Amino acid sequence: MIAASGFNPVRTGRNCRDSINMSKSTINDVARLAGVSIKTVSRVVNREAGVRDATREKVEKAIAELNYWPNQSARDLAASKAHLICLVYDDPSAYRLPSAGYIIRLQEGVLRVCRSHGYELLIHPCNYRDRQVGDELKVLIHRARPAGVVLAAPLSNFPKIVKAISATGTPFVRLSPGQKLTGERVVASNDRAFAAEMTCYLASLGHRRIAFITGHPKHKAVGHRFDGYRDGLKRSGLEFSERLVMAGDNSFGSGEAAAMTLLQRKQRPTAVFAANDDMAVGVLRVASRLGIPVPEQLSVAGCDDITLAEQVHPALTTIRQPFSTMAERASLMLVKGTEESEKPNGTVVVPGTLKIRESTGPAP
Amino acid sequence: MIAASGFNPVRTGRNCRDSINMSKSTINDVARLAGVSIKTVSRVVNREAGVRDATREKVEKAIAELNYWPNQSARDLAASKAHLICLVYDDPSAYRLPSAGYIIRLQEGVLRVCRSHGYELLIHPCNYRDRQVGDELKVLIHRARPAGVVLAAPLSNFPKIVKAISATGTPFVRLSPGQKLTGERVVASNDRAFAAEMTCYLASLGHRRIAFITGHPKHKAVGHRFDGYRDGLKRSGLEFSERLVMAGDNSFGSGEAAAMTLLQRKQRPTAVFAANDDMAVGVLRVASRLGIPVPEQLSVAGCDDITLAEQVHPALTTIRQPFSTMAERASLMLVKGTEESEKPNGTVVVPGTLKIRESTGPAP
DNA sequence: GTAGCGGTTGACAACGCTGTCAGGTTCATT
DNA sequence: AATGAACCTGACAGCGTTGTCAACCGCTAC
Repeated sequence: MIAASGFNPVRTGRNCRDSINMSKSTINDVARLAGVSIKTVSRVVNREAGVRDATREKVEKAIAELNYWPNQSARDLAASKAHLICLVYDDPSAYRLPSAGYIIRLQEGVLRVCRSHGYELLIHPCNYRDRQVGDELKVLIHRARPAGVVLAAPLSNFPKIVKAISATGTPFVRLSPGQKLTGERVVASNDRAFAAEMTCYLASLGHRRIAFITGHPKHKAVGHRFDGYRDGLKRSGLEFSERLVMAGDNSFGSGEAAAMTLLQRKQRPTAVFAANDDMAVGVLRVASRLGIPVPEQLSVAGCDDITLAEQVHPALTTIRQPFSTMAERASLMLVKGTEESEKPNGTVVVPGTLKIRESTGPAP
Repeated sequence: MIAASGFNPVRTGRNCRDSINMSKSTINDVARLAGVSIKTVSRVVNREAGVRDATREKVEKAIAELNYWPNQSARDLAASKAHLICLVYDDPSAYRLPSAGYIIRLQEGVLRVCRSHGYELLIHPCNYRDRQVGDELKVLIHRARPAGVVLAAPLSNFPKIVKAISATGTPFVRLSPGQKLTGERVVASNDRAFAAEMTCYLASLGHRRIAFITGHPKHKAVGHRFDGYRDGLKRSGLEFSERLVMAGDNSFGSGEAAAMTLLQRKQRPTAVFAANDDMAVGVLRVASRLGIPVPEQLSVAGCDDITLAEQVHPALTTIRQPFSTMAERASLMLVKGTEESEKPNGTVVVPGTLKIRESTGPAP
């Protein structure tokens, strides 16, 4: 298939005509009206090269006149692959976590690519704690035959899930996986680097006792942030101390719990950096409850820039994760990978950006 | 098509066997292995009646052995309709509104139906301010040929959008439309009723000056809540006063603005009921800034039960909108409508439920 | 013994498109 | 004027299902 990077079936420039004419005309009708063969219409529709301008115009006119749109099922059948990208992520309704924003951003990213390349997006939330999840994904892929699969974190870290998808032979890209495998496509953000950056930022404000709340142990990418925290400490000439590290599990509640412990010490930290925003907001909540003014007496920073981060008071300093861009890049690899020559493996890193808001300030 | 209400292609009870065997076997292979005709395999796969048990078992065994899954494109082509439900909603990235939770819930609802009926979900956020949106939807429908379209609010209120979908002839269901048209399918929640209920609840706490912040004028369903507010006032024997009504636009910011005005009056209201949660949270924020304790000096209530409602401090009293259930019911109408005899129009009402949390209390 | 009738099965033609390949045109080159 | 080469175009065979319809089987009813 030649398929120029263009995508959508050609339509003459003018807007869709009144399509009261919903007569689902076929390529045959167009061919007849234009006085050419089916194949030629197909060529025009797919923007294949090698059609004389005059012919193309005739065909385009006929297409517009009949309000023709190719039948996707037939196309996919003939080309033996569906114009579909499948986005697989952790089911938000399984937890009660506010991961909605994360998912929406992922979807946005994939959708951008879909729109520009004539693909459709199939979404598939699933629950990794479900025993059957591997089979479920295989079935999905067998049924839908998508051009590729984008596997979002934290699912991208579960071997059984990766294996299941891999077994189908369908191209896939992992997002923010904890560890990389060889010969595999990955899009990640630089968690370690930006966590270090945040730590340095806090240190530069004069903080000396910077606590860290770790993420869910299964979520590897979040784990890298801990490494980044240590990097940042070292780079700022600060001592690492176990006492300043609390274990969290990415949830709001675990952030609260950690803060309860940290903030009630006689010598409490002057800054708390949480591995994600949910926990950071938990810290904020506890601080408010304990009457500790933020940022005057305590600086709080998170990671991810969830919607809530902006709405909470004081607005949370955090790191904006480029989720949507990551998903976009991943989808692009998939789309290109099938249209052009199969690309080899590759890792794309999309950088996150510091969002400094109100919850951080000079050390007291 | 006979198609029992069952859906997924039959698989023998046991789990998928090791499917290293990803050989994309076709119905032909199965037929050969089982020693029957293609058509018989098709019957078994589709759970059609009239296959002898012994034959069915032979076929199921062959299916399991070859790890066969029907090709969706081929199916859709032959049956001339795709097993797809299309969910169309307002693009959250177009605004900067935190509508992610809303969308995720809608998706959840549709997905439940998809899963149980062998459909897939196609999502299509779009921007109603875009001139081309009608054509865009027509193209989508022409291309994907979904079994039906679920049109979410606030999009369900725009005539040009409804018309465009209607013109394609594809069955569709509107969610929470502002006004109903005849001969049309609708799923709505009882906005007016529950807004009245909330108002009565506040009145029952002793509040006499209950303010209301209206929603975006274009969002009709939210408009009904204003009517409900007046109903509630009347039912509680309270006088309606223009002075207690502020115009909002569904955004956090507009909630803040309204609160700034309301709460700085010498005789401020003792309760504020906002037409949605975003605005209610805005009120909470302003109250905190002005040092007005909630709920001791001021009760605040919202509508929708967005994720944030639970996380904010104090947790927001609100009304849980049954978005996910609404989407589910809508999808069900679509799926049934195409599988069974075309159902006539109908309106389904799914009730919302009061969620009383910390932000409301007895009048001071 | 035979017509008739459910119950069961298979042959075959779509479904609407793409890929392959051969055939036809056009045009510059010898 | 003949020879290619480059360019266009169309015939045709799938792609893997489902729908239609005819055929067959075994049995009951006459």
